[in-house]
Amino acid sequence: MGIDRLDGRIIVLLAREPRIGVLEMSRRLGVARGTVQARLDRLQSNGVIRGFGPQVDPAALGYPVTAFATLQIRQGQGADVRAYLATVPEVLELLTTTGGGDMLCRLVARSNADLQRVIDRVVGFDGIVRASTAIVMENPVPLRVIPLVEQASADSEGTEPTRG
Amino acid sequence: MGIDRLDGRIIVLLAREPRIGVLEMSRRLGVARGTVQARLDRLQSNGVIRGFGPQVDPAALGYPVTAFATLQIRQGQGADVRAYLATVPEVLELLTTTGGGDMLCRLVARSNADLQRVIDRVVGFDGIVRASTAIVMENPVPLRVIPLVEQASADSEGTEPTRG
DNA sequence: TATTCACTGGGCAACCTGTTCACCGGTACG
DNA sequence: CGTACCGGTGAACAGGTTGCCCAGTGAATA
Repeated sequence: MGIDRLDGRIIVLLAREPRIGVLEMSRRLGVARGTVQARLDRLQSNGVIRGFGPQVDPAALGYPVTAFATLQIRQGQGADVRAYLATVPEVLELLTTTGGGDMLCRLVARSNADLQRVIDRVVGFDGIVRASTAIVMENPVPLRVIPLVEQASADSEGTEPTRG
Repeated sequence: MGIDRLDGRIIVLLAREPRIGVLEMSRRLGVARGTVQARLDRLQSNGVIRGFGPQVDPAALGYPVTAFATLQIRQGQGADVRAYLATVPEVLELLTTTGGGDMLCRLVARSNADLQRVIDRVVGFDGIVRASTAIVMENPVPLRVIPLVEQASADSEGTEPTRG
């Protein structure tokens, strides 16, 4: 597991210019097209690259308000809560965290007022004991992976076990 | 602002089969190729679709541990903290939230032990007064937007101002 | 009524993709 | 030491797709 420098360069290049083709990549990276193709296939079957789905901005969709809700779950109701929250479109992400049946829930809403509706819908569910919400104001570092990719690919030098 | 049913179907189709081309999309959706092309251009310049970058899985990169750190910032040090955290590769996301100089910080690490190193590196910065960390165990709902897209495109019916 | 706009259907050249092939060099192993 | 394996290279091929242009239609607008 891990990626080498070429893998890293492929990912970074792809992140910078997503519409680029395999052929153009091979030109920029100075390797054969087949190599890039093989690397890409490997990265995808490895699960390193999950896919190339469109990155949609909820704000542009009319949901400019983001919030995080910390949920306290009633004993044994975890599965029910998960299943319920998965049906709420405004729930963009749900994570279970350490600390006694807690969940962290990423929400969006059309406005601060609308957030109330969303929260009611979320915490109105039976298995949820208590909820505390924090509204997101700024997003100084939007979700990113590139720096991590660069570090991971740099780290792997010399560590890479001959890729066999 | 907002998207109609066709926009929604384009995004969903694109999310389901990212490698699909404009021509094949037009066939599936039963519209002319030019229409799909125009819609896509519009969605991108609107900012609804930010891009098509590769979705990289930190776990497959060797960073299977995710955590959220809530940071309390010393008055007036916000900008410094932001700038510093932006330089740490393991910081995948940084958000400022309501509640007196608080930030929420998404971290990854190579292991639970390695998480200690990352946290030290994060909270070691001068402007950070206090930090509390929650380790992510499960991810029942991975970051998603599709349900929201479907709702937004359904909502817009009748509301859509003739797209002019 | 004239204009504007989105969509349609067609056509064109240029390009890229997917795939296959032979060949090369390094590594692992018998 | 020789062989097999693997990843990379460079080339070739047909087929499909892209980007772009155009004229025409219908509906909503001024």
